[in-house]
Amino acid sequence: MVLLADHDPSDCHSRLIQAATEVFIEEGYRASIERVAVRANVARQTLYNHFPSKADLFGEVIKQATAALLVTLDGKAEGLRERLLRFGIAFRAKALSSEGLGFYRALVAESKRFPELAATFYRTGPAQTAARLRGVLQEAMDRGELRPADSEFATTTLLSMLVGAERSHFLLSGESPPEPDPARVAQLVDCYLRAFASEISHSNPAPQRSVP
Amino acid sequence: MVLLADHDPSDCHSRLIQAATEVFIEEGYRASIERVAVRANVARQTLYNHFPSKADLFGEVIKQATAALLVTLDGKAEGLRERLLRFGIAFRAKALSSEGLGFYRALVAESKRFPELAATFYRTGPAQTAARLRGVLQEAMDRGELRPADSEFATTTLLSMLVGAERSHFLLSGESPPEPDPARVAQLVDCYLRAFASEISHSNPAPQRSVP
DNA sequence: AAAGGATTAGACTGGACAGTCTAGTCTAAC
DNA sequence: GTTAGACTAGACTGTCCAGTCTAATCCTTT
Repeated sequence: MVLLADHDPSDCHSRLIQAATEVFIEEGYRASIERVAVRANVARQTLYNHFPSKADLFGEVIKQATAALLVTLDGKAEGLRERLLRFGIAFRAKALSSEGLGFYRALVAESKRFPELAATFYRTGPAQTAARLRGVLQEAMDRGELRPADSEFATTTLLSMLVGAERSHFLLSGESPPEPDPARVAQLVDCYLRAFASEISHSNPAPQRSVP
Repeated sequence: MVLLADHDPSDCHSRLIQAATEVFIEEGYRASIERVAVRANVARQTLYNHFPSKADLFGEVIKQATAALLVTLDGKAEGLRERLLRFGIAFRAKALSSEGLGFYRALVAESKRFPELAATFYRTGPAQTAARLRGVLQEAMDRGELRPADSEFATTTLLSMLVGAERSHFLLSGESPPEPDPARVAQLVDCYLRAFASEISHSNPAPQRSVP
């Protein structure tokens, strides 16, 4: 379980959130409260001692997982390509993992029923990640490593390329999620850099090696 | 309603599928059978005269909408860029419309409960579209208009760029879906062509390889 | 006009499930 | 040992809903 690691198994509250996270990822919000309680080795009443309702429990799960889904972008020392590679690998690992896909499925499924929850998740999760990436790309543009462009567009495009169609593929096709594939990330990042490379300066290399 | 147009409103069967499509798009499979019947101005029993169960009705809705979601790629006469533009505009229009998003939400939400249905949809819908696009891109590569590359990769990348992050944005953020934006498609397609342009291409020079 | 098929309203069944209640158990602190 | 607080098992309520059943009605065809 990637999404929650720091849980004291002797603590009911933690065990409940852990169990609920797993169950909601597997079955979505439709999963019964009973299943969560059983998974946590706890009586149903105990669950209600800790959370006023199923919706609150769901909210708590989303809230805690949101933080765990943020993808780091540090590594100022590295060059742009290396930074994007590390980011891309981490991003894909979370988004295309079995947990990431299940989480996404559950949240999308309930985004009509819990609109404010979904919006909050989006703002504090994906949108945060996008904002940080945008900063990195904007700096690279300022340095002349990337051609000047709308940084919102540049950010969205990279994020789209990294998971876009594949997320849908694994959500719908029934195939089990892919192994992490750093080579594919390299292909994508190089592709991206080729499209966004500065027209003048080629100080930022966009190796063609990884495009077969 | 984009997804179903050719329905005789005097025909119960058609009206039921139409109503079910709308209701499932709005509320997902959780929507009650009663709501579908009311929307179709039909008694609940009549619905069961036409469809043996709710699941069958859902399957029928998916089946019919799948065809409507296919995006055409004809226009052999045009140049590659124009063809991709027209494709991109049509593709985004369907994928990012309110109906397209609702449909996607409903299907993703139930892809665990109806795995074979989701897989069939995927194979005969998105995967079909991807296969056609792949053919177009492969031809362009053969003609030397695009650099030689894995055509699966080239296809996935374009499809990702066209909707990827934005689909998630509109599914989760609660914002209402965007107006069609041909300018954005043009931006994306040009971006894509820059990344996949033939290396000897004149109008879209790819960055040269330099010291890593 | 009669017949047959489709449609209708509404009652009904059975199952699932969120949430409550109760009576009892366990444990740790004093 | 007593007490307080957390936990447990399981019965119970109320709601929602898929799917069935029935008896009446409407429409079309002959």
